[in-house]
Amino acid sequence: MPDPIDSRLPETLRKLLPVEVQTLCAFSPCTRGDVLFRQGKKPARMLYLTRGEVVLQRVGRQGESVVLQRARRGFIGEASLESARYHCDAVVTASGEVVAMPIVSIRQALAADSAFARRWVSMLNQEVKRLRAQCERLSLRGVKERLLHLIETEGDAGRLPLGSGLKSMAAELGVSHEALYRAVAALEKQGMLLRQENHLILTGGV
Amino acid sequence: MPDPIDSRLPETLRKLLPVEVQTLCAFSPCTRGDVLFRQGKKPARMLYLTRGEVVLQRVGRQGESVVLQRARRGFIGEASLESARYHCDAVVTASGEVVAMPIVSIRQALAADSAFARRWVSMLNQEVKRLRAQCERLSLRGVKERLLHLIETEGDAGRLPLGSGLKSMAAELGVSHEALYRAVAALEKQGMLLRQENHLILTGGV
DNA sequence: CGTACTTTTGAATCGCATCAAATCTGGTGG
DNA sequence: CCACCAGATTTGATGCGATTCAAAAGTACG
Repeated sequence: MPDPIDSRLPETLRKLLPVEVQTLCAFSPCTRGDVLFRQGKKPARMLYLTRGEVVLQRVGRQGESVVLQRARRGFIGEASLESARYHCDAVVTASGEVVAMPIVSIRQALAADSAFARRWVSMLNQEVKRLRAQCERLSLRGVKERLLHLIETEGDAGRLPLGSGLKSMAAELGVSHEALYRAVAALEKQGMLLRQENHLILTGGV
Repeated sequence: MPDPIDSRLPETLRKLLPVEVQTLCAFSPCTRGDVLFRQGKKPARMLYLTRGEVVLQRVGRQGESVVLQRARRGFIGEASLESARYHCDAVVTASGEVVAMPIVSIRQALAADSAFARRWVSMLNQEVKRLRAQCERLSLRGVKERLLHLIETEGDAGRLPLGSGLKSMAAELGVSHEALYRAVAALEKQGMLLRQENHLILTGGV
């Protein structure tokens, strides 16, 4: 008898993954500072973040770390499905939990289960869209515009959860944290923004 | 008897697409200024650029156009596979040629042909990687760093074709064209960069 | 040959990075 | 419980680099 499917498995994975992969899912907690994988390492397991916050980053040649993505939920480094090596680091910035599953089993399932392949394509399409939006955001001039764009595109009806504080968000926006703090303060003074319970809330404003 | 496969079909598509989709490919020239599709329109055909240059852009609320991507070869807006609407405009910036195929046939092929689905996933993975690289690039401070990063990641052994000039590249890098011209000039003076035959060439340099 | 565009250079201005320092916060161990 | 520490938050001052506006020169194309 195969392993029973863990009842903690999030809805998304339940709908996405075929049963035989679901039974292979393993849960593990992750704490702030953990490194889920490192650039150059060989991927063995596909990771899905259910709680907490993870940052994908790469170190430039001057040793500065560039944030590629900040994830609060979803697959971490989906491209590792076919990559021989990770091309960035994954660092936990807020404690939470990850689901791990063998990459091999996903590859097999993609080949054998066409409905699953279709769902996987759909997931990748969403990822492409999100990344295009992030590129658009990073092309904007001015911290305020980037922040508003972030809340509009990633938020839910103008509400954006803050994860592990504004500082990590600043890195994702490609600005210094000081600049972001000032932008938030200015927008609050303008009445366009509200800070409540670890959320940024967009108000109609002036 | 089905249509014969057009001999102009590029190698990439020949390897990617199943034969029944290849026979449905239609070629059409595109000239500078053409709009391949517009934000909000319903996607009917999947487009693949073989020659020329196309820019995917979205207009901000102040009417400024933000470049999401600049393509010289490859699918234009793959995400339209599942989208009800395009979420950006596609404008031709350098005359060339596009291959068009019905989206419906691709969807059908994805469902019926698991090997094709696997290749499609592979293509999307590459796209995700490229977009992550672009995000990384846009996070870099300074025009020079962004330019060097572009040549390193998108170029071929330090050689990057210039498509339709530096101006469109400036938009992709998220900087003003003046700043890019100055950066190129400075890097040339430093001996790190060379301009030849519509190419930017990275030299070991000082 | 004229038109439209890119390329190039100059000058003024502004926003953000950077450095610095003070305050606040949550969490730890005594 | 309190002292303490590491990190986040906040505010200030300064300088650099990019944007912006402007204008001239080069270039492709009909």
